[in-house]
Amino acid sequence: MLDEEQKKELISKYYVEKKVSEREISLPPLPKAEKGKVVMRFAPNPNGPPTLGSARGIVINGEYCNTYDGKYILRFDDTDPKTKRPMLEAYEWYIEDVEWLGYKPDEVIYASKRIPIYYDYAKKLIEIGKAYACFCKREEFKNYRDNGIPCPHRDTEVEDNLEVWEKMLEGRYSEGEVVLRIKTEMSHRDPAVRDWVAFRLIYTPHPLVGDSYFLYPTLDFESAIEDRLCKTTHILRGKDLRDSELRQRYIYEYFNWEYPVTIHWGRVNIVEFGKLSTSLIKREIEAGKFEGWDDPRLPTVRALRRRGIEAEAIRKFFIALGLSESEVNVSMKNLFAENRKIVDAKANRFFFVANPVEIEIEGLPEEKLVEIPKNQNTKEKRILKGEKVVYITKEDFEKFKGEVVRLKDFCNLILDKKAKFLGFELTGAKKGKNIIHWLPKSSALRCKVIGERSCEGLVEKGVEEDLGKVVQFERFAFCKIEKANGEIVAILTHD
RNA sequence: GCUCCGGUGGUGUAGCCCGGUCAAACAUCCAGGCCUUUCGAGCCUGUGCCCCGGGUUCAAAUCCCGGCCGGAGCACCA
Repeated sequence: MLDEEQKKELISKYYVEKKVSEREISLPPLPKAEKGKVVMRFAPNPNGPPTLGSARGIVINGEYCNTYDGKYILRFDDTDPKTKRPMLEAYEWYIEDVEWLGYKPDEVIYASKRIPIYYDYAKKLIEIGKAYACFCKREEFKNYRDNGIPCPHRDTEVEDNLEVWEKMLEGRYSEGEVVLRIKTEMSHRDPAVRDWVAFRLIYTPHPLVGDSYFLYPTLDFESAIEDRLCKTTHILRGKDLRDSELRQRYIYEYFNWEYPVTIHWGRVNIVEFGKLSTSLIKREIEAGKFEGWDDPRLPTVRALRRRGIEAEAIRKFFIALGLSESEVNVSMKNLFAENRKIVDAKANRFFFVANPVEIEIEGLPEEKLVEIPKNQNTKEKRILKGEKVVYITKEDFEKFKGEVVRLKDFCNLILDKKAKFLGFELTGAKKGKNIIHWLPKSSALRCKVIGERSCEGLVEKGVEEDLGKVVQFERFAFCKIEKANGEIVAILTHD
């Protein structure tokens, strides 16, 4: 008897604990992480501005750094001036967006400015016989690799390799003629890791360091060395770099270094954008399909900011996604839902009438000033003049023509171009969803909404005071007021 | 083809390591209801899930084997 009761007691206790822990959505503990000793990095190639995809890396690494009082490094892996050419402006954009998202990098590193450091390590590897110069053509090498056969250059003497290396540094070879490879095992079960390329010649000037260098490390090499130099303790990145770890571990083994803890998350596919890569966006901007990198229809961080998405929403969105290794299809609706929670509480309400239709209220006994709630936090009100000639949306006009509708907070009428006034009282008009928004003719500003759902119409006077803020256009959507000199320009944030 | 990873309601996540109050939780979406703080908002209600087949076990979402499906890597890209 007593046992049973004790059991029940324990169970109820257990339940409570479970619910509490589930209520707060947070990241799982980081393996082997010690408070104050964590060093993490976010390492993009700035070949465009940060996108929603980059934001995941920024947020996850940043969040862990915050919880463990860690060091947060922003490192530009910009070692290919040709194929993945960095964009000069994008360096600044990354710093800006990382900060906007709420993280302050403790250090910013530019790989392209530290190339000689990588040369030193390359030389050491050659000296211990773990790297060699390879003159194979790509196809030739691929053939050797796929069949697990060492290429003819693999067993070149150290001295000869060093000599070639010196000549590479002097630029005595042409692009594609020779590369430096890291020795792994030609019989490695995964062909992807077999004797990978660590350095190659690229004579295209670099956007940041010009023609200071022409012998560039590959990402795998640069990143391996940098993570060691920065004392990185945890590497958190996308699954696409999974093999990178396998390759880099060889270097760590040769130098007898300890490899950081790594976690790889799965690919994120935003259903609304599909396969919108940075390079594709670039092409479409050039083709005039988008205005620029901050076009509100784009999934770049700057575009989201411009359209009124808050950093907090982006943070919560990615924290909720977590570290799952499965590839996911998420909708922007999830991000919008987070944003809505934040913005809904503070956004001022206004009437925006899209595609206005002018109607005249026949039999209106008097003009009337009506008070309408403006803000749920401050309990502020706005005042509209209920007058004879008003605007309503074309959509409502067509839907309710001939029927009884109520102009919100104003009056009831039978809707038509010449509408028949019925009364001011709310009662008697409340049949289903026939309460619509409206605007007095005497005080309506022209307003253009741009973004996903662009349209033109009229808006209440008073919105101009909310320049730069997100407001809610009632029965329409949340919008950010971008311009307010003359015609109002609002960007659609989300529903 | 080779290598690796994954598969929990429509979508995403938690649970899986250490089998048992898990006829499975949270969020979003969808449907319906309420509301002149409107709505595509908010509040309330509802539909809906452990990929399949075997095995181990008193007991499997959880462990094992096989299959199926999805993804990533296999670049002198990052």
